[in-house]
Amino acid sequence: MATVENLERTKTAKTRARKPAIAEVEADRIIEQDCVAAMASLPDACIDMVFADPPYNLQLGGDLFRPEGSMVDAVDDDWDKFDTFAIYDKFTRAWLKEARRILKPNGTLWVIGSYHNIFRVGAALQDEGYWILNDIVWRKANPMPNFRGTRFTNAHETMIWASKSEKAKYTFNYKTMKSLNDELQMRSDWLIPICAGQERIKDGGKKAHPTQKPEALLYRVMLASTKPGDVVLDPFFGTGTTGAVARRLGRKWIGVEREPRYCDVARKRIAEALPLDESALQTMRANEAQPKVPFGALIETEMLKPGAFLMDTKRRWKAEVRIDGTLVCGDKEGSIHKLGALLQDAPSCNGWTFWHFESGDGLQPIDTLREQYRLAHFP
Amino acid sequence: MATVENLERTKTAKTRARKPAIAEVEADRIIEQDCVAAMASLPDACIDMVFADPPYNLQLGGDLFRPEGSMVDAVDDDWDKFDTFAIYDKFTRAWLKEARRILKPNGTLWVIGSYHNIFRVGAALQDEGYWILNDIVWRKANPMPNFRGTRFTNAHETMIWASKSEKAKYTFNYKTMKSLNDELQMRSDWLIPICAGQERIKDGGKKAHPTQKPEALLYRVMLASTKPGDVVLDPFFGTGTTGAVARRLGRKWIGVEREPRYCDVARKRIAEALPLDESALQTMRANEAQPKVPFGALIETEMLKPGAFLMDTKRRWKAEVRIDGTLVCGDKEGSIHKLGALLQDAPSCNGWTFWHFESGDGLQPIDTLREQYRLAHFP
DNA sequence: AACAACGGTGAATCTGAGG
DNA sequence: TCCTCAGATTCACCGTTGT
Repeated sequence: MATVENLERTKTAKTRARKPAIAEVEADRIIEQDCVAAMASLPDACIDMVFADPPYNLQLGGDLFRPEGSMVDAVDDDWDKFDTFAIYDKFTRAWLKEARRILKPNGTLWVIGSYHNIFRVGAALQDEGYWILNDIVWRKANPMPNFRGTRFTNAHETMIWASKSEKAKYTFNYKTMKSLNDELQMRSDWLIPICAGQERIKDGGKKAHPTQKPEALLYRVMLASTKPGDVVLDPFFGTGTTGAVARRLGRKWIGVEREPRYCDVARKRIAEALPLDESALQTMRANEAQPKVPFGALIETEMLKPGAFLMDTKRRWKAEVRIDGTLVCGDKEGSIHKLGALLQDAPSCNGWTFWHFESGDGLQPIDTLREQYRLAHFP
Repeated sequence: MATVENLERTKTAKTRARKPAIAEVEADRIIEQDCVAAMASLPDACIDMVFADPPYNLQLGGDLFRPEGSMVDAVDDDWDKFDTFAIYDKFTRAWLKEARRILKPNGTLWVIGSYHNIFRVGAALQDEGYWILNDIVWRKANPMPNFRGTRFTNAHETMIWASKSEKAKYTFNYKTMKSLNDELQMRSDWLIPICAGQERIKDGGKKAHPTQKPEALLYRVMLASTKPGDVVLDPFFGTGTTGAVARRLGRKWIGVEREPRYCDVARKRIAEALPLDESALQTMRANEAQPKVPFGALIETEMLKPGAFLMDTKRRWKAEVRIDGTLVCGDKEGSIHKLGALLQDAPSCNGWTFWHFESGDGLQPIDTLREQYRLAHFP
């Protein structure tokens, strides 16, 4: 079926075969302008990688207070407000289209978002002709809890990594990623702390930008998908995390940012960005701590069945396992640790070694099940 | 006797009588039909939760995506990915629309997918009026490696959890989830092993279904978002994981599946899944609503005497108890909650945990008195 | 100097019953 | 529909202050 799009693609490919339409562009600068207009001012095919952190279109209700009474400092900036999904979609398609035009044929795009916007962005970029390579989950080591106990703690954000088209020969530094991950393939879920402490840029004592991303995240993104000397463009530059990391890693950068006060902060920050030292790279190794196995996981996987009975070594107490991972013994109930402490009238108790299950060889501590779980699932 | 429970039941019944929008439906059965047609045969508002694992492999059988009988030719060279997306979207909107119709007003929907389809599904469900509650990342403990080393190891899938509308009062068993996760809030990233070994259903030595989901995943989904006796519908039933887990957890189920050979496997499997005992199905008492005790009841029963003094933990404030159950501190007065908020200059305050009384063992929160009152009066 | 205790905070679509 | 009020609700990390 020879659609207009097909014809266009064929023609573009042929043109490129004759002369690679890759343009040079002035880099290491901030364009203080609206993101679509700024990208429109750049030539075709001049960018190696785009990293975009667009507005999430959060739709927050009233104020939210923590249990102890303090108020949560929410994102209420005007730049995050859109009246309808249709308007947000239009905005999204506009910047994705421009970004695709200025990307080199083998360039790639990264977008980060939350459930509020990422599905719309993902669908839009597929529609625009991008080819998704991976979706990456940024697991936050220290997310904000859900204070009202109404949902699951929102503990991650999603990034989409896409090439300009299906057949593109994009850059992926496989070995670099593998060595960064203790010689195991880098997975699609990354555990990285949120941006806080010294790294968080302050302006008059308050955070300079409500959604500053951690540099570790950009390090991994750039190390994975660009080469030294590549030009990285960030159409929602904010306080310039992308620029700072690009400079450290020897990549060129272009930032697009509308707000003058963010631009000022970014310029100062990037000027201060020191060349990369090895120790910084070491600390961002992807080594994760020994994975924690909650007692509930043994029940979900049926290593222990709800209704089973657990005992202490001397069979003094006998407790029944319930579906939610709590134990019940007479009129007392609680987690494996809590109930163990309660029954012994002790201040605390390690339930993993206190509770045992009946096996062919007599009583065995449930810790052996945790060990089995780890062996089976974390080779 | 008009207990709190009785009153509650009466009121619910009244509400239902006025708004009879909730229908009964025959459950614990497989409907051997196309998913949209099967759902169309069910009445409005009869389902408490939908779990859907829709197909996304666009290369296998283009005839999978025939929303309303519109014929689609098999995949061939003329196939264009824009057409493919359009057809997939149409299919997605069709089943999402039917699912929303048969969901009860406070029902919820779960969809699982990968980057191939989840963005389209997410955008479509937002467009259909669903309200996203969380996106949940299923982190695979043992994913398949990326053999060619061209991308990140695809180590997760994404689930979207959505209510029927923004204002819906959906079910979320917060305490159960917290228990299951060693007394920490359950996060949006779940580490669960893929379905393998004994659990993986074989048919003639080969796996019976290409995308069989682990029971542990469904276990957590159902435990989090349904109550015992709820009706769960799975429009892409496959080998019936949803049915097996529903039966085990005391939920009713309806499976929709077109392929007779999957239906046979599912029926056999579900028949073998034994329902858990009532005692094992219990969760922590904290999950249940406790009978309300007005502060004045403690004074009436002389558990606290008028004229007694209450303090916060740090003894910063000292308030006197009056006969009507109000407190007074200097020129400020009010209920235990109101005065606590007033003194702290906070928007709200839980007086039961804020105020303490002097006892032999130091300060104790008045909540312990409420606990005693409940034990004495609500056996 | 070392460690404990305490306070602040992060992209959040964050209550429910009753009048 | 809006208002009021009872009362349920938080994890990890960082920096500062106190012992």
